Amino acid sequence: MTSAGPGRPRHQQPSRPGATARDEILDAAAELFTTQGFASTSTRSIADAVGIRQSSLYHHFKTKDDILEDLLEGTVSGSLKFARAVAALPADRPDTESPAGSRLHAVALYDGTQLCSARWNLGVLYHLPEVRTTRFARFLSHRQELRRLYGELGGGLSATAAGPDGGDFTFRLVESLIYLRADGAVTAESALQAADAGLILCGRGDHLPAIRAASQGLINQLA
Amino acid sequence: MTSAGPGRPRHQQPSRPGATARDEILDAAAELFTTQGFASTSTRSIADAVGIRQSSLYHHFKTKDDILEDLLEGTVSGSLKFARAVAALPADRPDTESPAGSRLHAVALYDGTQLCSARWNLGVLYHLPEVRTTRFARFLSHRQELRRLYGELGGGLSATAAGPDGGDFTFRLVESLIYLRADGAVTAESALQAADAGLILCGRGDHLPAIRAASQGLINQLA
DNA sequence: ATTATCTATAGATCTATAGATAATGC
DNA sequence: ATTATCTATAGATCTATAGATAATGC
Repeated sequence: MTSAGPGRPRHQQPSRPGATARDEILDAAAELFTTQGFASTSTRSIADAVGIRQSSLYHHFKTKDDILEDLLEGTVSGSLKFARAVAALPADRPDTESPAGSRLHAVALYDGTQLCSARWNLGVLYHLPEVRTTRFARFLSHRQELRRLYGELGGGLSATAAGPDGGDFTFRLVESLIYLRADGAVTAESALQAADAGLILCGRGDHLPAIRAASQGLINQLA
Repeated sequence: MTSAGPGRPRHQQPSRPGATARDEILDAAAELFTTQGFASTSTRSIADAVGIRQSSLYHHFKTKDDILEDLLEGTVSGSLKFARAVAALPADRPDTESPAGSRLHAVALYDGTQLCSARWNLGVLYHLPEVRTTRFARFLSHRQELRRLYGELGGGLSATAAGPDGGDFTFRLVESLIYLRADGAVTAESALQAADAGLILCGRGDHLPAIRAASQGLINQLA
């Protein structure tokens, strides 16, 4: 699986998925960060898990923070790309039947499914105090943009404008899948249930079947 | 404020709230854990923030983990006590008008208000991988019991039993206040909005004004 | 020449314990 | 005698860098 490449051979053979040594490091770090914590995971333990020497990590990453940044970015980039594509769709043509809320539902379902099914539950690291620093500004701003898109897609859905922000509630419900997963309570329906709940809070509960169908259509078309 | 007690005088004067040195240590640790992270906060920096020597911490706490456990327990004990009291109330007498869902709303509002207004946002530490260990089993089981009580109070509220578990969604929405707060987005209405949203997901949105009133009554009576 | 590994290590921590010291209360 | 602090330190880390070594590709 691993392309050997030049350089001295390793002490041990790789046992990680990933085409490159860099990918193996990311996978090992993801496992350790999510199970032991970021600050509690030493660069030595990452290297041990990969089967290389501790100092060899620094050929692939400048610092330990850089490893975390790569992992965090990977958890948001796919959903952000999808949400941008959905938000950029032209207004529905009159002949297409896309009930209001389908776009928000599609983003929530796509994002939630990714949070539930990614190889490691890296979302548990989102709110680490260490991550809330300028060092991770890029990741934070991408996640912020995703949240803003939820709000935009949920905007003006409910007839009763006085209520809470349905788009943001949907974002929060989808994010809570991270912690459902950490508790081992995610099922095959969890992401769909979170997306549905978000739409109910947007006042669109009466149209859920049609919204679900259109949402799945958007995912099939754009993902 | 601080009772001096016996022992050699401190190098510096205390500047922390708290009647005892132990309380000052807890307050300083809470600030540092929530702003720098648990593993990233050294016992030395806690001691510095209190104005004592690093080793003096160990007179009050056996280990650094013990400090965290005390703090975590403090974030859940109040809400758990309130939820137990609400759940233990006798069934409504016929002459009292307590709309279904009022008890769940009261627990959500009480718990959410505490999460939003506690001096430090310690909830961000709930899902640390380090906390998900037997070392913190006591805290985890208390939080689990609180979650179970949400589920119990939300049970059978919705007429359409096929939907998702409204009680657990309410728990998740209230928990999401932690992250709203971490993003600096909590307002005076946030906790009430989360409780309301939970009740909407329980299918009780049509009765919110009456539920809100009864919920506040329960809080006034039991808190 | 470039790439990827290695050995070795600098320099800075970190947690927790041992035992001295000073103040109070009995 | 008890309590709360202190000084000093053991012993175990930890991150990152310097520079050697081996393999490949030009």
